Amino acid sequence: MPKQTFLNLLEEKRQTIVNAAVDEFAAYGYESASINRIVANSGISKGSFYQYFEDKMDVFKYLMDVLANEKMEFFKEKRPPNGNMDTFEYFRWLVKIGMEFNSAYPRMTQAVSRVLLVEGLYYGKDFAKYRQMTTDAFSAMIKQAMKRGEVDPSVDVELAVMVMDTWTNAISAYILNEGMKQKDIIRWVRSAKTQEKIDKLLYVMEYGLRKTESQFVSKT
Amino acid sequence: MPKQTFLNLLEEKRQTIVNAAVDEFAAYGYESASINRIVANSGISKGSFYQYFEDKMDVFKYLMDVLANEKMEFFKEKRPPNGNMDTFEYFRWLVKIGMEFNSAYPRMTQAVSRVLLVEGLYYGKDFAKYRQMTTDAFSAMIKQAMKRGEVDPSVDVELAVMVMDTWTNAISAYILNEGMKQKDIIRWVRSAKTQEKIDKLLYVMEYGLRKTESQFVSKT
DNA sequence: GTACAATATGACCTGTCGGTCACATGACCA
DNA sequence: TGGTCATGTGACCGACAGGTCATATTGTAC
Repeated sequence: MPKQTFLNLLEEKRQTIVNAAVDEFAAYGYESASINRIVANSGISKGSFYQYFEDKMDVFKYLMDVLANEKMEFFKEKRPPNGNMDTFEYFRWLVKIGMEFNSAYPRMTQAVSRVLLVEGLYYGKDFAKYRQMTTDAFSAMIKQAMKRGEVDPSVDVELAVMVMDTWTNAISAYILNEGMKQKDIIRWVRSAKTQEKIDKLLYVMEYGLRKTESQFVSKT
Repeated sequence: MPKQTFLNLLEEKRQTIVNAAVDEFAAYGYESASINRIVANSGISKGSFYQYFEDKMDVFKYLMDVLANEKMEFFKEKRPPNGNMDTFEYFRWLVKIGMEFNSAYPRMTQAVSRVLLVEGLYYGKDFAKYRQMTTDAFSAMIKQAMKRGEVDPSVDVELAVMVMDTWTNAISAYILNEGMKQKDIIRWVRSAKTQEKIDKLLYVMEYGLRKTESQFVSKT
């Protein structure tokens, strides 16, 4: 948690610092991110930085919290079109709104996801909490889909969660990488072409998940 | 390329150095790997290290080349069971042999794949050549599968390659992470349970890829 | 033996890191 | 005005990085 001193700061100054930190982590990842550069780019002294944050991990966790909050707000605003969706339909909706979010906050998404997906594997304990949130949600979704008869009940839940997790991360990384090359990333994400690409990727997963085990297990 | 001095070394000494380097990159990734630790763990002086290699990147590229060669040898030895396989059957065979290889050389695989998949995204140009080899192979496979009528010809090749790439990397990471926890990794990989898990993961992809577009595109 | 080249060594270079601390500045209150 | 307390500062700390280089050791040929 940042110290009180940081929270007392004027909104504008806080934003400047957060922006500099986001840029730094997005560009260098956690290990190689430099506090010297962050303070230089945000125009504060190093002493001040350590009056605001405990240490490097403290800033980074703060960024993760900011991102998590903004993301939740974002999803709250965009309620799903209707309440009685197929689980996979709901999943597709989730992913697409997620991509909208990513393109609205591309650098922040990049900063956090880079560290979480990549270095996160090796900083396990520090980030486990954040990754757990996602996998829990996926696990609940798969179980619900089974109850509804949309997925074969013999499906290995842990495995399905891994598939969903891998898939969303891959799509997210793809959209972010390609999107960063575009002039107007939001426009690009919303374009029919990009949406179709996302759909196709999701259908590969969906079609594979819906029937896989019951169809193929016997073949082995 | 390592310098001649390194190649003149006794096999045993060379191995000691390579092992220390592999352990270092596997444990810390490229950026954070320390040459000081490598020389300490291999019992040579720092001066010697720089008589053997140009710089840090030089050792790492050497490791990648060693791995690539060993992998090719490994695949050559294990020719596929019969010549007239379905493309997906062949793909499954490839992946399984790949997992055998990974479990035979776990630390080296970990060292290289960690850097290639993770930091590789940000060191683009340095590693592009190694990643390209894989994507080219996948691209050829998909095109062949189309010719044979195993995949709908309307499938987006680039997208299918991305799917195959993501999938093999995800499976590989999963197997390696889980496998490292086992006492006997080779035995664990060969066990029926693990093989079944690999099969299921591959079937998700295969089933999704075989029919996806023709089935779903119209729905959009 | 001696001469000469190949190899080995570790102290040392410059640079950067995350983090600390004695001190300066400024705001508010008596 | 002087006192006090929150905020701001940057020189400085020890650790470690990748890389260099003068010197010492070793191997070989005569």
